[in-house]
Amino acid sequence: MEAQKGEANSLSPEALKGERGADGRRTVRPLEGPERDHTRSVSLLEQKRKVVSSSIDVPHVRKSEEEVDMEKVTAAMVLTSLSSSPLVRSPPAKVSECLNSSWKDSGGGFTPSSYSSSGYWSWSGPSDQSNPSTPSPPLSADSFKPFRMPSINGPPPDDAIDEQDGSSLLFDEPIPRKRKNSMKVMFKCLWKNCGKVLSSAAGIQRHIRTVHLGRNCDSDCSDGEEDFYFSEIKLNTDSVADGLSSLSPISPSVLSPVPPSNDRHRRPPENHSHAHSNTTPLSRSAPSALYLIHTDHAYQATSPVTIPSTGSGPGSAASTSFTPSSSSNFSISWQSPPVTFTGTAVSPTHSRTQSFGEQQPPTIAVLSSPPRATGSLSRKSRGEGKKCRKVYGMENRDMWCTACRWKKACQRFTD
DNA sequence: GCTGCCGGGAA
DNA sequence: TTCCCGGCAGC
Repeated sequence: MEAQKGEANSLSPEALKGERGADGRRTVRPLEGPERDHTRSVSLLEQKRKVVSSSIDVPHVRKSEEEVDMEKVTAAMVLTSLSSSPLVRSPPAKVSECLNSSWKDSGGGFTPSSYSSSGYWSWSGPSDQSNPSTPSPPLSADSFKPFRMPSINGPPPDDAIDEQDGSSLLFDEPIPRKRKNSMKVMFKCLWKNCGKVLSSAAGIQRHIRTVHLGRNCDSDCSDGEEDFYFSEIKLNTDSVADGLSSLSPISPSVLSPVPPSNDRHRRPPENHSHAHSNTTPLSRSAPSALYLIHTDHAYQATSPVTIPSTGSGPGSAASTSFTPSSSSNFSISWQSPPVTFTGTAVSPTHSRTQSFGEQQPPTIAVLSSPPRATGSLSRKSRGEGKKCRKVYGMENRDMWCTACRWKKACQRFTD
């Protein structure tokens, strides 16, 4: 059987054409071996033949032994052509070619019009492909089904299995159907203090447009700006509850600390690298005020979290790094144009879709602004007045205040 | 280079 | 807690 298969598989269109007679009809190669056992196929063909006998020159009025044999041969002929033609017609490697050309190219040797419509299209049953003259691309996947050799000897292949295997085998691309049902895509508003999560992009866009951008018009008047204010979240619904609950405390203020209404060019995605989807136990439990992180600094945090808990000056920088929650397995895709980073990203933060389930917590670099002091988040500006050191000099160090002696901020001559 | 002082280690 | 110092950053 394998040999037969191989032979059938190895048939090239040219080879098949070569089998055709001068009248364009295929000549018959006598059946041998297992093909003769295709009783089911033969009976089907015999039924079919009554309908389409005009296309096959087989005398079957009288039922002499010779004619019965002839019928068998004829049936086998058709069967042979059936068995081989689709393999030639659509070897896996040529699927796209077939899709692009065969369906359209009715002049080819294997278009339904030039081929007996008896066997090929009815092989898998009347409900399968009944109209060969109007093939459609999706047909290709199904049309391959009848020609899978196991279906000849054995029972008809299970459709589900067949279709899945066949399509995935023949079309080397993901099949939407095969997507895990547990994956759910949500859309999360990144607007400050919002964090609304909607299940549809249109919904989140509308939400952003109306609530945050203050536009009441329809989506057709949108310039697409709202796209930058939400993120796509792929949730594993196995842990949706967990994922959402862990997401909700993540204030979007992290992502969009400044309402962008006055600055159309300021966009949350600018903060991708450090913000999206990276959470930390602290960030979950910390008050939302802590999320008001100024992003005009370039503090590359290497420790888990160093968010100052007390207010620092307006110009002070906050530093943070986030460790993602590992309890839920989800990924976030940013609806944003690429952002150029000017530093070293410690983690793969700019892939459009970042998923992290088991992976180690990445440390995130915030590098979207000119570098400033590291670790000087609350460092005082240098005192302008004279200090003990200046006043007393190094030789009178014992006269210094304790702080000065300890190289701390002078307590005697405070500014 | 000097100075202020933060962060952190040692006692 | 006290003391000390490395090291950073402003000047």
